[in-house]
Amino acid sequence: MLDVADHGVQAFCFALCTVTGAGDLLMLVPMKVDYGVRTLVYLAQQDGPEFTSTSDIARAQHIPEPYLLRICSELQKSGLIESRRGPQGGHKLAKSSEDISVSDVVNSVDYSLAPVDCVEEPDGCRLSGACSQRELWSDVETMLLEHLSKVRISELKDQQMTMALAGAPVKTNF
Amino acid sequence: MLDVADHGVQAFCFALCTVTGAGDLLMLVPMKVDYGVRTLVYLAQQDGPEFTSTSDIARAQHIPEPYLLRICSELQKSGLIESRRGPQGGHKLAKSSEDISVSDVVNSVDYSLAPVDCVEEPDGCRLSGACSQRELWSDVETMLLEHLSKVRISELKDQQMTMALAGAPVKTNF
DNA sequence: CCATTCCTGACCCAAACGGTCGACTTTTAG
DNA sequence: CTAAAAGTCGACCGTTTGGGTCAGGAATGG
Repeated sequence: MLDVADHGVQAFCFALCTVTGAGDLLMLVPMKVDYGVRTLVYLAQQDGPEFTSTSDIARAQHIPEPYLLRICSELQKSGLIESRRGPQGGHKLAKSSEDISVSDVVNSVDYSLAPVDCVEEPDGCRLSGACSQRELWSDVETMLLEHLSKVRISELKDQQMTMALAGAPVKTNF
Repeated sequence: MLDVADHGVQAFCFALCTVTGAGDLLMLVPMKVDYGVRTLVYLAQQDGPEFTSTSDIARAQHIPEPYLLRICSELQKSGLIESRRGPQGGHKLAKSSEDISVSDVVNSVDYSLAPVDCVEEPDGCRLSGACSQRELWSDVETMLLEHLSKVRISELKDQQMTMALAGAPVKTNF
């Protein structure tokens, strides 16, 4: 009952961090980050020195392949994975899964978007005294980054493997 | 030099939490939240029992008035402010500024958006084993909410007033 | 030289956010 | 009682952008 038919559904499944009963949205994690992390975790599970093709990853993780292609490209550009073209080509981790944190993925995949930012550019928000908030939000953000930089891909991998053992069997036949 | 001419510029001034040099976006605070917080802080500064009109707030905080109108409505519905119509009408805090936290504003103003959420609805993301991330993100979120619920409007008010004293004088003439 | 597989840039679409408008109610001053 | 001030509410609009696609190009292995 866990097999996926269409990818359309997936599009609705943002890794949306909602909580507090009422269903209030607080922070949403872009799909890119979600896909990126999943890709890395999957690669971490493939322990051999072989390359894993995009289509392989896409199939296993139910990520739209052309999209994954581009994400992999970004992961590679920031040195998280290593890629090779041609037959038997694909991707593999560029370093140990213990040396990759979730914040690395965020930084790699969710690249700059803000031409204007009130945090770094104080003149950006030219409000009389509303700057007390700038400190607030910048605090929040550092806290977040700090936390994410402590979560390693290897951790997620381990967690996932134990979950896979205990939880819903996926395509095991024994 | 701190006076504002057009509100158009304001639209670009998301309270965008960017950091880490490279300018990576991690979490963006919607304008609504920003406006909401600023409104409450402003109301907190008006200590009298009088009501403050929307146009007053809008002018002081450089918030587009019709938009503020709607935000105030939301703040009122969630019991953060009290509103009265008619001449001499307006808004005022419904409770002490010490009893209002930033997370209250987030909850009030940034209302439900997610018909589907991977955090509460485990079946939402029907991936084989990717659920290890659900825990990660849900952790992050609780941490965030916890932090925000500790920041009180009164705090921001105090901070802002001291900033106003020390920093750029706004329309003081002495 | 050919098949495979990644890379890259251009492109598309729907949703959501920021913002606006106008009709309607309530309230209070006079 | 009446008019004006002010909030309420629903519908609407335009731009941005995030998720996703496509096609052509460049490596690489056989």
